[in-house]
Amino acid sequence: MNRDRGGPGLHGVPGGATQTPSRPEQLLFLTDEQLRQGIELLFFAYRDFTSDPDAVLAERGYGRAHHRAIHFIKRRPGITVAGLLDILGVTKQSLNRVLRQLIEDDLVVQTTGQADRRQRHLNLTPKGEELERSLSAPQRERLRRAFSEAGPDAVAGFRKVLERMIDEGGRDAVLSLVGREGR
Amino acid sequence: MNRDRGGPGLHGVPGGATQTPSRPEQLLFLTDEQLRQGIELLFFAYRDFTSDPDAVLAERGYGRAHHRAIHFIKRRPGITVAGLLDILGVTKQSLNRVLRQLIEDDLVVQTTGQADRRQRHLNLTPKGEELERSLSAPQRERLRRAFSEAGPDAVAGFRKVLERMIDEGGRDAVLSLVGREGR
DNA sequence: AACAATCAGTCAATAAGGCTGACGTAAACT
DNA sequence: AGTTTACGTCAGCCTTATTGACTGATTGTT
Repeated sequence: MNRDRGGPGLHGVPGGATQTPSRPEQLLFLTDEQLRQGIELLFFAYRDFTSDPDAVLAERGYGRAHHRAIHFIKRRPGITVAGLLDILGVTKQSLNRVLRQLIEDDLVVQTTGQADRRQRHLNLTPKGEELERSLSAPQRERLRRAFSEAGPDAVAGFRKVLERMIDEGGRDAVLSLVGREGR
Repeated sequence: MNRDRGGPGLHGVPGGATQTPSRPEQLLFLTDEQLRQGIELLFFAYRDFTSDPDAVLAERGYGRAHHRAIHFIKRRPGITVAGLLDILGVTKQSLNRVLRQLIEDDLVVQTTGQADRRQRHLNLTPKGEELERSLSAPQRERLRRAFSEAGPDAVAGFRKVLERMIDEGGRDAVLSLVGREGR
């Protein structure tokens, strides 16, 4: 099983609108050591974070690729194949293999687009919804716990930093995809 | 001995010393939607975050496995092979191939342990140090920027949440590895 | 001294999940 | 009519990870 992820993907247009900084860009003293700690904290937190659904996935013989596809189909019901490709940042061939399995296993359905009949709109079946929940449940639980323990101010800071870690080019596109109600 | 996939790694003793919560465990109202946003934010931020060194790595024909090894050898100079195995959570066989290359390319040196001569202590050569810097530089720069823009309170919250996302079992061990000076 | 356990390194086989290139088909745009 | 777009698929390759089995050196234990 492959544990790598990531990749370029989602490179949008640079048109960057800065998000009204709450304080006047106060320059921080940040030592390399502090930054290295941040890097490692991210590494470990993310590693444990992704280990949750991996267990569920393994039982079914799926991998992370399936998880990502299911996640974003859940999030954007009716998304087209090309749209999913953009978000995931993988090749058509890679996605296709995964998609084929999910459709075969009755977790995802395709419907031909009405406006543009070349497109295939993707949706989860009830069975797919169920798997999605069982994948995200442990992650949500982990976050819920961490957020609760850390408190609302910490959560706000957490989001703020993560948002600013995203490539400036695609940031607005990503953030509008993710949704910003929590802010 | 082989370890299983997605391994939690770094399992320490549960002896959990709670980190003096700054407020009395105030229960937060967290909707599934908010939590899903957190999940996605993590996904995108981490994806972009890891894309930085990937570019450098690709030029040299290395992968993420090399990066992780180099990172932790830099962080824990003189670490043994078994120690590195524990941190990375991969199998000996996987690490060995990577290590062999790094040694061959004169980025890492092995020295036989003095106390226990079965052990091999790993260190970066000057050349290895150089690669490590060029790998971590863009990540540090990204974090520096994000931290500066978000402000010190947000950074504190960021760390706080990440720490609490780490598996409780190994948390103390991980945090003492990472270091906590920044708090 | 003999034996067992540990640390490191290796070989062979297998698998997941990425990649590129090439091609085909249907539908839409010009 | 011709070009472009959206999707699907075949074939082949690579990297990283897996398990199992084994060797060699060293250390610890009886």
